[in-house]
Amino acid sequence: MDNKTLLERGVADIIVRKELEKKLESGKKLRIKLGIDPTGSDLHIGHGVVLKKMRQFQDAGHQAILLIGDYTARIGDPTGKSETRVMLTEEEIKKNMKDYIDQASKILDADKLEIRYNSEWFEKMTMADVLNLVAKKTISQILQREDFKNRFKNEQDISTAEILYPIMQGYDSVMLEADVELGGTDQLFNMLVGRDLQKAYESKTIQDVMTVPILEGLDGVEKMSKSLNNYIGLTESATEIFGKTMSTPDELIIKYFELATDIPAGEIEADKELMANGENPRNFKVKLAKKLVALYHDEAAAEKAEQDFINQFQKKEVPDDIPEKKLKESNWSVIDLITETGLTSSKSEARRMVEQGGVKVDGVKIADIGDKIDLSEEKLIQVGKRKFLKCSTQD
RNA sequence: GGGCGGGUAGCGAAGUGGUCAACCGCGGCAGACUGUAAAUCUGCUCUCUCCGAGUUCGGGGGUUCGAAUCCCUCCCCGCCCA
Repeated sequence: MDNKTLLERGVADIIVRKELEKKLESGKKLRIKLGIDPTGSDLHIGHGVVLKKMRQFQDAGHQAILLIGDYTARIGDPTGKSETRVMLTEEEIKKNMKDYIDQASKILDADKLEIRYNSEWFEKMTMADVLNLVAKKTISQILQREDFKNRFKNEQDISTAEILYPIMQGYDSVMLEADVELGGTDQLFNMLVGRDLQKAYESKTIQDVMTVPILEGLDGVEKMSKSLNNYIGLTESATEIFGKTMSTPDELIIKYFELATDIPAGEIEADKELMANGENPRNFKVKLAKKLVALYHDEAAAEKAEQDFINQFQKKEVPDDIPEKKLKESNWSVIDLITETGLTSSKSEARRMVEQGGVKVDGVKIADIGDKIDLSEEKLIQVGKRKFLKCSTQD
C-alpha cells in the first residue's frame, strides 16, 4: 500500500496533511484510531468506506485500533432526540461487538486489531478528573460544532451530555496515544477535539484527522443507513448485493467505484470516460455489482449472481434457488395460501396482489381472488417480481 | 412554578360534530414499459368471512342519535417567562 493511495483514495480531508505525510515518511508504526458505537447494527458498505481505509493502513504496516465506546453507550446516546436510548448491559455490548468484528473482518485483518473499550479509563475517573478534563474546553468552543450552533441559534435544546460527548471522544485519543483518527466527514469536529485535548494533556503525539466521504444510499440522496433502508449490508446474500446495486441511480456508479471497491483510480477514470461517451451505464453498474459481490463473497458467486439477475429480471425467468415450504393441507384458496406462507402480510394485501395481477402459480396469472390451489402436486408460487416459493404438502 | 402551542396511519402533514378508514406529499408495493429492482406512466397502500362489516386519529372516562373533532382526567413533547 503506497502512501499516495493511503492519503488520497476515498479521502475527503486530512488535518493536518503535511504532518501526516511526515509521520508516514518517518517509518514509524502509527496508531490509527477508529471509534465505534457498540449499539449493534448491521454493517453496510457505507461503514465499509472507513473500514477499507483502516485496512489500507493495516496493509501499510500500521496499528489499527478499534475504540469501542462502551462507556458512552451505557449512559445512552443523547443525539437520538426524543427517545432515550436504553442503556446497554455489558453482555449486550460484548455480543454486539462480536457481531461487529465478525462483519468488519470481511474488510479488516482481525488478527492485527487492537480492540479497546473506553470504560477502561472513564470508569476510573473521579469527579476531580472530570473537572480537570472539562476545564480544557469551553462551551463556546464546543458550540462551534455546526449542529450545536444551529440548535443554539434556533433555541432548541442541547443536553449537557451531548456537550460532553466530543470531549469524551477526544479524551479517548489522549488515552490511546492515537497518531491518526479516522471517521466520516460528520465526525470532523469531534475528532478535532481529540487534537486539542492531546495538546492540553501534553501527549507525545498529536493525532491527524482523516475524514472519508459519506456514502449515499441506494436512493442516491440520503446517507446510507439502516433506518432509511437504503443500504447494502456486508453480510447480505450475493443475489441481494447484486440486485440492490443494480437499483442504484446511475450517478452513483463512479462514487461507489471509488469508495466501495479497490478498482484502481486509472481504470475508474477510463470507465468514466467511456460512460461520458455514451456507453450504457448499465454495463458499469453490472461491473460494480460483480465487484461488490466478489468482495463480500467470491468471484464465482459474482458470476452466478449476474447470470441469475439476467435470467430473472431481463429474461423474466424463474430463479433456480427457490425456497420450499411443506404444508399440511392440500386444498387452499390463493388468498389463504400466500398469506399463510408469508408471501403477503395480510389477507387484504393478498387480495390486492391478486387484483393487480401480481400473483402467479406455475407461471399462470391468477385472475380471481376466489381461485383454489391444489397442492397435491408441488406448485410454484410467485408474488410480485421477486418473491418465489415452492409449495407442496407434507409427505 | 407560570403562560402558550402540540400529540392523526411507516414518516411528514390536512381535517375542529355527521358525506372520515380520514385530502395531500414522501416512502412502500403491484402492473406497463425499459438499459436495471433506474427513469417514466398507471393503480394500490388498517384489518376481516370484501356483499358488507370491524377496529383506528397519545391513554382512560364522559356528552351526543352520531366524535379525530365537544367536556373531564392522565401521560408525553416543544416554545416563552421565572
